[in-house]
Amino acid sequence: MRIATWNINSVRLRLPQVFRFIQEQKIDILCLQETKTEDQYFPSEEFSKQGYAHQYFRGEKSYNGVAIISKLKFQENGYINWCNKDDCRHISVRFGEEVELHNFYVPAGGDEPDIVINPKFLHKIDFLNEMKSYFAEEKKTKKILVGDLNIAPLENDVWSHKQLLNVVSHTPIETETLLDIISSGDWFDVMRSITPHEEKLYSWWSYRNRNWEVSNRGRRLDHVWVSKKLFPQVKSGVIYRETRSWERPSDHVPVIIDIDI
DNA sequence: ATGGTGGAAGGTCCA
Repeated sequence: MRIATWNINSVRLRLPQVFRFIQEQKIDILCLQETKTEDQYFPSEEFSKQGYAHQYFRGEKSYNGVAIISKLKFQENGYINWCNKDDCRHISVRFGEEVELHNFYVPAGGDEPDIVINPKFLHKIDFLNEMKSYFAEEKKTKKILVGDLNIAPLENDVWSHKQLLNVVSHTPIETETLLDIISSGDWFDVMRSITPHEEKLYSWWSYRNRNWEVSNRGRRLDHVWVSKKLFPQVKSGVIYRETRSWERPSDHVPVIIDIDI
C-alpha cells in the first residue's frame, strides 16, 4: 500500500498536478493539506473519475483544509477541533485491519517566535501540546500520522541550523515539543528512521527564493510517522522532490511511504 | 535589517 502526504496549497488550482502525481506514482491513499476550499467546491467527482472513490475532506474558504482520497475503502473516523477552533486542520480515517490514519495541518505560527506577543505562535504551541497529550494516552491502536507539521525538528532538516534557530519552524520550543510528541507517543519518524541524520532532508522550499534548486534553502516540514508496532511493515519512504520543478508548483513536495497493510 | 513570491480574494490575510 502506497500512502502519500502533500501540502498542495489550493487543491482546485493544482488539480492537474495532483492527478499527474497520483497516477505516475500509483498512490493508493493521498492526504492533502491546505486545500483552501469549502467542501461544496471540493473536486470530489474529478477524484472519483480518477479511481479514488473513497474520500473524506474538511475545508473552509481561503485557508487550511485537509482531505484524504483513496482507492481503498475506509471508514471515517472523524476529526478533532484542536484548540477549540473549527479551522479544518485535522481529519482521521480507519482502514484495513484497524489502522488509524491521521492527517494534520499544524498552524504555521506567524513570524515572531514569542508566545507573549504573537498569538499565532501561541496557537501553534498550544496545538502541539494538545497533540502530545492526545497521542501519549492510547498506544495500542496501530496508527499512521501524516501532514504538514510546520516544524523541521532536526539539525539537518533545515539548510542552516544556526541561522534558523530563531526562525519559526526550527526554534527549540517547537523542535523539542515535536520530538517529545514522537517519543511520548511511541512514534517512528519514517524518513529519519531510514535516512542517516547527517543527511539533509527537505520537503519545502520557499516561493520567495526564485532559484530554489540552486540555493537549496529548504526545510523538512512534512512528515510521516507510524506507531512502533507498524514500523516493521514500512518497506520504503521517499520525499518526492520532482513536483517542485513542475509548472506552477506547490512550495511543498509529497512524502511517500510503502507499507505492508 | 529587509524583502523577496504565491493563493484566495477582490480587503487583506496567510503562508
